[in-house]
Amino acid sequence: MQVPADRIDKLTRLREAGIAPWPAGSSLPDRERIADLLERADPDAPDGERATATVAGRVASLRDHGNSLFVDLRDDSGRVQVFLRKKALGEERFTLLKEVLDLGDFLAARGELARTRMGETTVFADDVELLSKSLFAPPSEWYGLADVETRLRRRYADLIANPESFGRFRTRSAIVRDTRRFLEDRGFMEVETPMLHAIAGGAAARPFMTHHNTLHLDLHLRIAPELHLKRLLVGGYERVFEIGRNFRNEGLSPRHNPEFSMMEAYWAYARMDDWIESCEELVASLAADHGLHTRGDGEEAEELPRHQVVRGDHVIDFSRPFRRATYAELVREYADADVFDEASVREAAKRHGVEVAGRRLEQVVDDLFGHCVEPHLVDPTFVTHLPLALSPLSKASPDDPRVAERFELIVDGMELANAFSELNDPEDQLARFEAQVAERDPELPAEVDHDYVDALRYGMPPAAGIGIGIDRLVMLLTGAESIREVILFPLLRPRAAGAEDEEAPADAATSDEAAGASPDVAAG
RNA sequence: GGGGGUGUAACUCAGUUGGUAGAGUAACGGCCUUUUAAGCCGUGAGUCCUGGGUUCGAGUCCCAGCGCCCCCA
Repeated sequence: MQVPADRIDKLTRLREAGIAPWPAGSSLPDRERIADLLERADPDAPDGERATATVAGRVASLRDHGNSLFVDLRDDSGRVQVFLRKKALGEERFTLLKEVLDLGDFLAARGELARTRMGETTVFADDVELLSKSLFAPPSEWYGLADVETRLRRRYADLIANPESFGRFRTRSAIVRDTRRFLEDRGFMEVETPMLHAIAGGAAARPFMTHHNTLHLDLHLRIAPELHLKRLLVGGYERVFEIGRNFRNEGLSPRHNPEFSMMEAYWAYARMDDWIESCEELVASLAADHGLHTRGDGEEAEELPRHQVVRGDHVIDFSRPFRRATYAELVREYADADVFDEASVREAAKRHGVEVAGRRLEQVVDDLFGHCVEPHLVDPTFVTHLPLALSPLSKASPDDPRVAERFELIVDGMELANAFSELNDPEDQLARFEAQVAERDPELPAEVDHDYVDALRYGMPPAAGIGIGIDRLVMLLTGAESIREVILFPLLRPRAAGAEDEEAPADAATSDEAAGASPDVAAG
């Protein structure tokens, strides 16, 4: 994008007047956050007792009245009106300011906090200072920035223009903070395990590849931290967790970004049921504290109780206890199939249009679950007794060897959490790894993680672990329909940046090739 | 990978059957010292995503490509 000529002119005018467009800082003392000022100072105090304050922020609105000027300044705490008058600032300064000031500039202003005739709380400035000149106009405050592509490619513009976006990422931060606090309060220790893995295990997904030069070593970006966190249980820590990024080399969708954030926690001497309790407590409290409880907007806005969260046109009820149902029950209810009967599963798959050819039975079952069951689970539901074949790291249920002591928490059709009693039998684990490798499925590890098996051979206490998808949690609680609304900089095909420079030669090469290949294009 | 949608001024969007490219906001000039989507008068602003084609004439129709969105696999 080109800098408009009028802004270049303004830079020149500023420099001629000896004013730096981007000074190192402000010379006005005691800058206060706008919200703090509005809380501290009384604009209705009698003359002589009113507070004097310095505020600074981005110019969000300009209303020119000739010999005076109203400016709305916005900082990250709020917004306040500043009144600039020729008489208070002096003719020369006032005139220059009016000439060069644009929406989007950063300004500091110092003056008395009082009320205008119209009742607006206002800083009556007797000193102002340009803190940073903007060269591009900000997106329209009134219309916001609606173009999805621009919003994602230029998130900064989205954050300037769209208060919902600005607020949503603050909510995300608060959710992560409170999740961390919840675990710390219960004696969990936060750790950091490697992102670069020689063997990408702990989940079923295609990994990203990378390479370490000096070791001549091919590495994968981790698809899950699970196997390292359990090594720490072997090492003797009893409660560990990690909040961080996982990478899966798969498609993009409103629910999938190639890099996404997970919280994983491992708890020695606990079982799946302990995580049901804790997970429910955590999710319900996050929903109450950070969920979107307002339905509709403007005059028709309706405030819902704190256990109800609005998402799109429906409401999710997070009141405890959450629904509990077994996997087999749900497949029976919604897909009319018997999970443990191959003929029944294949028939149901056909009936519901689920692909069967070339897929393992448990994959077909899982697809059936995803297609027929998940979309119906709107209020939080703990799905228990998942097939053991889908749970290669999980202990079998003592009551039924076909199913795992495992649950998934489904909310609004999305898998939000996954937890199980951890398999700590090294020989069983080795056999399951070997079976995975034998499948030669590109989504499964190509190699057995023998070091992990060895770790189990040292002895891992009985334990239960959980993973919670942070992005999806934020989506659910903030009403976001797409994962891109909760990831600051989601992956997009690169464009613009650099394209302007590289476009020309690239185009020339392509057209040369085309011309060389078929000189008589017009005839065809 | 397949299907559908979409791309017009800095922003939000119109654009009829194919006939000189439009509005509001923002910008620029003017008036106004209590406005708040300030107001009034005036001005400038475009690679209509890109490249072909049809046509006397294409933002509009056709073909190909690109980005983005959605659905499916």
